[in-house]
Amino acid sequence: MSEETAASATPWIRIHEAGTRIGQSVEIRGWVTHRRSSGKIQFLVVRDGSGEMQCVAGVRDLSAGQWEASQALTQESAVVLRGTLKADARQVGGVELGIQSLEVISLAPEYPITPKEHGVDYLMDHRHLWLRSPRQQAILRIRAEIISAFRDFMNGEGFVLVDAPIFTPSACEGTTTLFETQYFDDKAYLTQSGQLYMEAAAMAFGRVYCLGPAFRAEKSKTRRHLIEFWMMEPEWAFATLPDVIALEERLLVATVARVLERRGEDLKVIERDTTRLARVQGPFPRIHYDDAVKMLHAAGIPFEYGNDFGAPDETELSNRYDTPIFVTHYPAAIKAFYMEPDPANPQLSLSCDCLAPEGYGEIVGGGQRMSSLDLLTQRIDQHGLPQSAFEWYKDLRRYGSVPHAGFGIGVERTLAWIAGLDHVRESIAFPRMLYRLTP
RNA sequence: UCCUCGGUAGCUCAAUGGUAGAGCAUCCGGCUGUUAACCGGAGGGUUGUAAGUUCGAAUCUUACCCGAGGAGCCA
Repeated sequence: MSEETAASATPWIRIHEAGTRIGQSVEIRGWVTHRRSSGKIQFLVVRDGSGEMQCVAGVRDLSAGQWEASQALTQESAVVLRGTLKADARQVGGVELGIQSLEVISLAPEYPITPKEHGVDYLMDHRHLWLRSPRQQAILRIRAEIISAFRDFMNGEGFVLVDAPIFTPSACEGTTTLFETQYFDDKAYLTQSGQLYMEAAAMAFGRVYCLGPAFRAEKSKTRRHLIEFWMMEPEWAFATLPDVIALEERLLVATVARVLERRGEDLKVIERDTTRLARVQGPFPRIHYDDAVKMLHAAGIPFEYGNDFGAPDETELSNRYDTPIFVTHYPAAIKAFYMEPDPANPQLSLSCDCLAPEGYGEIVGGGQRMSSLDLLTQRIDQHGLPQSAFEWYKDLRRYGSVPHAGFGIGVERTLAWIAGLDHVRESIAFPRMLYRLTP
C-alpha cells in the first residue's frame, strides 16, 4: 500500500471527537505542547485547537527516522500523527493516541511561552502566541458564545441587524475624546457609538441593533477599560424606559444561561465559580438614583447628590445583590444630551445603567431618547455642540418622532464578568489599551 | 493627567553597600508509562538608561525611559 493510499484511508479528526472513536485509526494534526521522554518511550501532548490529547510512542512503534525526528520535537512544533485511539483513564478526556506514524510539519525553535509562570507585560508582548494557551482559548470561546447569544436573542426578539459606520463626521456624544483620522481632504473620527445611527434605523425598521467596535481616546488605565472595545446597541421605536430595562434583563439572563449550558468545559478551564452565575435569574433590582444615593449615605459613604457614581460606589451598590442591578433616573446633567427628561422631575433623566455583580461595574448603559425637536435643539446648544452636525439627527424628530429607547452593552465587560476575569485585557484577542498597540 | 508600585540570565524570581544566584527554558548524557516527569552535566549577565555619592553600587540620590495597579471618564 502506498503512503498516499494509507493517508486517504485514515480520517483526519479533531481531538474533541477522539473520545467517540476509541479503537479507530485516526490522523491528528496539531502542535506539540509538552514532550516527555523516558528513553525508549515518549509522550507528546498535542493540541489542535479543539482540545489536547496525550500521544504515546515507543521506540518500536516508529521507523528509525521518525523516532529520531520525534526526539527532536520542541514545544509548538507542528506535527501530523497517525495511530490508534485507546481508552486510558489516566488521561484528561480518557483517550490517548498510540502513535504509529509521525510527520514533522515544522520544527519550532525555543518557544517564548513556557508552561511556567509569566508576567503580564511579557504575556501581552507575546499576545499572538499567548492565544494558544488553554485559558486564553477558553475565554475567547466564551466570548464567541456571548456574541452568538446576543445576536440570537436580538434576532429572536424581532430586531434587525443594521451595522453602523466606523468613520463618523463628528462626535456621537461630544463628551469623550475621539480618534481623528484623515478622510481624503476632510477629517473623520472613529466611532464611539453607533447609537445615533441606530436611532435613524429604528425609525425605519422599528427594532434594530448593531454590534461592532467602538473607539475612545480616553486616557483610562484600569482593569475595566479598553481603547477599542465591542458593543451591541439595540434601539427600539415606541419603547419606553421600562420596556428597554426589561429587554436588557431578558438578554442578560439568556446570555448567562447559554454560556452555562454550552461553555461548561471552558468555564471549568478558567476555574469560574458557576454557582454565582446560576443565581443570575430575573427580575433584577431596579434602583432609583435617589434611592441609590440614600443607600450609599446609609453605608457611610460620602457622596454628593447629583454626581455620577465612581467605581467604589458602584461596587458598594452591586455587592448587595447576586444579580446585575439597574440604576435608573440619573441626573440629566451627568448624562448624554439626548436623554429624555423624567416627566416626574425634569432634573432627572429616563436613563438606566446596569451594574454587574462582583464589582465588575457598568456593563450596560441606556435609556429613553429625547423625542422633542425643540428640547433636543436646546440641549445641543447647552452641551456646546454644533447644530449643523446634528441636522440629520434632528430630522428623526421632524418626521414622525416617537418615543424610543435603547442601550449599549459592552462585550468585553460582560465577558469579564461572566468569565470572572481580573482584567478586560484577556477578553479580546488583541486588546488596544493605553500604552499598548502591539501586537 | 494624577497617585502608588515595579524594571537583575530567554522566563519567574533571590541577593539591602563588599566575588550577581536558583528554578524553569536551551544544549549534552541517562531512563519503556510519563502527567509542569525525573536524574547528572554544560552554556547563559553592561542588574531599564544617564549622571552622582562612595575605597567599593543590583542595593543610596537625581533625572529620564518602559510597564503594572488605581483615580477621573466611560461599555
